[in-house]
Amino acid sequence: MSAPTSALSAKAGVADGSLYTYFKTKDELVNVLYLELKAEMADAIFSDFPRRSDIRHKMEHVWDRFLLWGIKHPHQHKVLQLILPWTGLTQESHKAAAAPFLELEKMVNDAMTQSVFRSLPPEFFAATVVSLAEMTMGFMRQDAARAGKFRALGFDMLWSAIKRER
Amino acid sequence: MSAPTSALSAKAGVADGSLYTYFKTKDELVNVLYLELKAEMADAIFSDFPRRSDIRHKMEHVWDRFLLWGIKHPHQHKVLQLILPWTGLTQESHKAAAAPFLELEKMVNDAMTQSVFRSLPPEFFAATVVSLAEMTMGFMRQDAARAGKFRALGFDMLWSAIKRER
Amino acid sequence: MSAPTSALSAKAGVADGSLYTYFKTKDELVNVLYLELKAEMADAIFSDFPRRSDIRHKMEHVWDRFLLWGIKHPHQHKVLQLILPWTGLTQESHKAAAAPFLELEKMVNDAMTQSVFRSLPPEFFAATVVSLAEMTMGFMRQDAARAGKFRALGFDMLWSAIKRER
Amino acid sequence: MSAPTSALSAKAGVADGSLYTYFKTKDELVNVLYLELKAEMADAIFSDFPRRSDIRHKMEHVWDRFLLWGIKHPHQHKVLQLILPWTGLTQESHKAAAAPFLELEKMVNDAMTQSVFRSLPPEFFAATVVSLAEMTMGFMRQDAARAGKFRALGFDMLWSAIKRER
DNA sequence: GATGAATGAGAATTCATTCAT
DNA sequence: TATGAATGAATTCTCATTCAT
Repeated sequence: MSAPTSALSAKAGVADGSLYTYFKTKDELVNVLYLELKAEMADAIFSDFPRRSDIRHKMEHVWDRFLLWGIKHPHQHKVLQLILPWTGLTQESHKAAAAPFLELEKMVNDAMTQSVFRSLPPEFFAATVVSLAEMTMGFMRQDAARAGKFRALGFDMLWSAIKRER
Repeated sequence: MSAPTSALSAKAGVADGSLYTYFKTKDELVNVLYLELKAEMADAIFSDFPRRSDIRHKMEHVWDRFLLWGIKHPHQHKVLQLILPWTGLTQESHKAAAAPFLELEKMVNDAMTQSVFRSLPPEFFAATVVSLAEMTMGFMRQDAARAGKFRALGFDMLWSAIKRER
Repeated sequence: MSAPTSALSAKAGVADGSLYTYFKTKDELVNVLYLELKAEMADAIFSDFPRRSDIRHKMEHVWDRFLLWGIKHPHQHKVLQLILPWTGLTQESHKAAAAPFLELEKMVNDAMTQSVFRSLPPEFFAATVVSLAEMTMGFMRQDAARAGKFRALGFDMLWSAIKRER
Repeated sequence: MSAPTSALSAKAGVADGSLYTYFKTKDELVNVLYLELKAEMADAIFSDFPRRSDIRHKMEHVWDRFLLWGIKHPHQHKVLQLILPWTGLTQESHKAAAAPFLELEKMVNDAMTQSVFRSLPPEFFAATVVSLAEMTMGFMRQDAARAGKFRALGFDMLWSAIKRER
C-alpha cells in the first residue's frame, strides 16, 4: 500500500518498532487513526455551529466547514480517503466515527419530519452529502482559482437534491 | 495493493508469467483493464438509448443502466473502483475512457443551453452523476430488498440537483 | 545473463522456439557460438599469414590481425569475452577452439627450440599473448586516436616478454 | 548473474531481506564489496613493502604479494573477477579502488623518468601488470605443483616487458 | 517503555524451455 | 520443421512484524 509502517513511524517521529508498542497490528493503528481524523473533522465542522440559524444556514455551515477542512488539511483528508476503502476497518470503528455527527443526524431527522427535507434513510442522506462534498473538493483542489465557485455550485446542487419540492 | 499479479493471473486462469506475454508491466495491464471496463460500462449504458425521448427519460436511462451494470457486475465494478485511485493511470487512459461518453456530454451541453439543466462545467456535471451513482450503488448492494427504492431516490435527488429551478 | 535467448533468436532472425530446433539447450548454443567466433577470429588472423617472413614479423602479423579483428568486430569480440568466463563451456569446446591455432603453436615451439623465444609451456605462452592483446584492445577502443600507439606499445612489450634475452 | 542476492545473504549468514538493511540495491552492495576487496588486496600487497630496496625488488614484491593473495584467497579473487565486468560499477568506485595504489603509481613514474622502465601511460602500465598477473594466477591455480615456476616465469616476462632495453 | 536491526513472506518481473499448431 | 504463446522457477526488492538491547 502507499503507506508503509516505516513511513508512518517516521511521520510520527518515533522508531519503526515503537508503533507496535502502541498498536498490536497495522490494522489496529489504521482504525485508531481513522477515528482520530473523523473526530478532528467533526471538531472543525461543529465549532461555531449556528444553532440558532435556520436549517439552510446550518447545512451550509456544515458544507463550508467540511470543504474548508479538506482544503486546509489536504494531507489528513487524503489519508482519510486512503483509509476508507481499507477492508480492515471494523464495524465498531465505523460506528464510533459516526458518533460525533449525532447532532447533525438529529437536525436532519427533524428537517425531514417537518417536510423541509426530502424523506430519506439517514445514512443515505449522509452519504449523499459526503459524496457530493468529496467530489466538489476534488475540483476545488485542482482549480484553486474557482474554488469558491465550486463550493457554491456544489452546495446549490446539494440543497436542491435534499430539500423537499414544493 | 489488494491485487497481486499472481491473483490476477490466477483469476484469468493463466500462469504467473503469462500476464507479461500480453502486458509489459502491471501498470500497463491496469490501464488496459480500466479502458475495457469503462467500455463495457458504456456499452451497457448506451444500448437501447432512447434517443427520441425527452431529456429526463434519457438521463433516467443512463442512471438506471449505470446502476444496473454495477449491480449485475459487482466484480467488474469493484475492480473499477479499485483502479480509479491508482496513480499509474495515464492521462491518455483517462481521455480514452471518456470517449464513449461523448454523446452524453453533448446531450448535457444542449440541455444546459436550453436552460433545462443548471449551468455547470461539464466535468463537474459528470462527476456529480458518477458520485451519486456510486453512492447509491453501495446502498443497493448492501440492502438488495430496497434496491429499487434507492435507485429511485437517487435519481430524484440527482434530477433535483441538476435541473434548472423555475 | 546479459544475453537472453529471446535476444539471440531475434538477432538470428528466427522465432524464439526455433533455437531449440537446432540446439537442445542454451549451453549447447553458446558452445557452438564460441567455436564459430574463434574460427572467424582464426580466419582473420591467418589470412595472408607471412609464412616466409621471420618469426618477429609473423608474431607481429598475428598481433596486428588479432587486434584489428577485435576492433573491427567489437560486437563479436564482446560476445566472445562474455562467453569466456561462462562455466558451461565444455572441455571439448576449448580443445576444438584451439585447433585452428595449431600452426601458430608449432611456430612458437620451433622458436623456443631455436632459442629465439623464452622457453615456456605453450598454453602459458598463448595466454600471455591473449591477455596482453585483450588489455591493449581495451585501450584502443577507449582512445581511438592513440589506437595505433597502443598497438605498437603492446607489441613491443609482448616481444620483450617472450623473446629470449641475449 | 551467477550471484543471486539469496546466495549472497546465505553466504553472509543473514536473511534474504537483511542485505537491504545495509544496502539500498544490489548494485550498491556490489560497489561496496568491490572497494573492500580491492582494499584487502592493497593491504596484502603493501604490507612489508621493501621501501629501501631497488625497483626490481619492489616490483617483485608487488607481483609476489598479488599472486599470493589471489592464491590464498581464491574466493575473494574470484568474486573480484566476477565484479569487474559488472556494468553497475560506478566511476567513483573505480577511482576509490585505485587510491590505495597511489604509492605504486609514483614509484613507477619515477622509474620511467629515470629510464629504468619503458615510457608508458600509467594506466597502460598498471593494466599490463594486472593482466599478466591474472593470467599467471590462473595457471598457478590449475597446476599447484608448478605454481612457483609460473610465478617466476610470469615475473620474468613482466620485467622484460616493462624495463627499458639497454 | 522505546529502539531499530533483522527477519522472511510476498510482490513484480525475467527468461530458459515446452508444446500445440 | 518452424513457430511463438504460454509456462513457472528464479530473481530483485518491499514491508509488516519481532526481539535483543
